[in-house]
Amino acid sequence: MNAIQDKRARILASGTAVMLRKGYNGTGVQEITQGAGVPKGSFYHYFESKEDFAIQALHYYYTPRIERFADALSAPQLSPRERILRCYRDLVGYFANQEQPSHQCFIGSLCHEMAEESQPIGYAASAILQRSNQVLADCLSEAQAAGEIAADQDPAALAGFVSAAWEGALLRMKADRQIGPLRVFIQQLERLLQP
Amino acid sequence: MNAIQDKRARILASGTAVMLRKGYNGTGVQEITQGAGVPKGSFYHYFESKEDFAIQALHYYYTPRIERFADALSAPQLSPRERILRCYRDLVGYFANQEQPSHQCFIGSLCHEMAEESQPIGYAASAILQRSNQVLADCLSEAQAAGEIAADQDPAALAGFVSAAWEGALLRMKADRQIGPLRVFIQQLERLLQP
DNA sequence: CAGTCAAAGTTGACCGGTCGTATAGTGTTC
DNA sequence: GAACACTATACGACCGGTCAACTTTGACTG
Repeated sequence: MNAIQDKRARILASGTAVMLRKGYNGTGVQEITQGAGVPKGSFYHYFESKEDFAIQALHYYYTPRIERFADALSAPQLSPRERILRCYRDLVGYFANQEQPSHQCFIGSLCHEMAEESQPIGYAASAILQRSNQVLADCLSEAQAAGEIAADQDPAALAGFVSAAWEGALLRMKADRQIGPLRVFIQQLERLLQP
Repeated sequence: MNAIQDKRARILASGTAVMLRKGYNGTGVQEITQGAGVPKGSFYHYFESKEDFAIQALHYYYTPRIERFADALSAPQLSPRERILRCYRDLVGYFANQEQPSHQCFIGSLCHEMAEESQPIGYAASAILQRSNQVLADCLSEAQAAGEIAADQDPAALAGFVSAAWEGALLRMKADRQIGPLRVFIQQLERLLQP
């Protein structure tokens, strides 16, 4: 049916939004279902537990994002290097247009809070990060083949470093409440992606 | 008196340790005082609230660490570049010696969870990050004067980028439960700190 | 078809526990 | 006996999770 998918999706959407702001432990099941406009009992019909919900939410949130990321990194009009830079510049632009720089990294906050306490959540997060990493690494590999970045760089390692630096920049933005750290990231990324 | 400082410190030590593992919202006041071996009622004698405690804990945890960081970065035997690299290599070594790579970044998890919800905590975290950044920036400045890194780099920006990348690497280590990301960080740091 | 009814889906009242916090009281010191 | 540092106890709110009872469904029946 459509209805059951709809309710499930509503719970996922509402819950993801709240957890994004308040973290895992700061978010109650009641608050999630209230925001979704469904009875509390339904939550445990669609999800085994709050932990299970978090894992589903991770996939719900990141699957389309990684897809878009992969698309943007395979656009053929630009060189691989330019595609990567444009991706991150667009992201920075998105945050720059918010009056209050917020709405930070879902996976980052979930990892910090739960990766240690809950192995299943840690696994799920790790898998998503790895997928995202792979997408970036592929593009870096292409850039390398095109002679746009140093030949002695390991694309996978470089991808991991760039992702980590981006995560860190987002965190810093959240603390400082300004996008300065993101601009610094772009500036250093341009430098990093050079022959 | 010594006793009051002692109890306060015990609460800070216990609470910091627990919050490091379980996050802010995942840690109860009861658990903190229990771990410190003091009655629960005492907590609110020494701290205004849980939020206030978190801010004090931030200072308690990072003041000595930043001091040690600054010391290590001003050791005169090594060149500035080598001092920075040694610092991070030592940190990686510390994590490598743990059987279970954990015990991650206190400020990182606190920021992710609370910087948005609680402005006071966000301010405190931001201030500490800035202090730590300044220490690194000073050393980078010195390295630049010695011709060890590119002359057109802005030391403060580079310091911010390096710290952010380190934060991100720690997060990634937590998710993956292995120190690979830290090794990648070192490798890229060596590359970054070049003329 | 209309009627039936067991299975499947859905839900709100409720559980034991823990949360952060307030405060009345204890014991101590001058 | 006033002023103080300290703490036992209690509070209402909310937590994640359970479950008996309700509603809906659809295959089967006569």
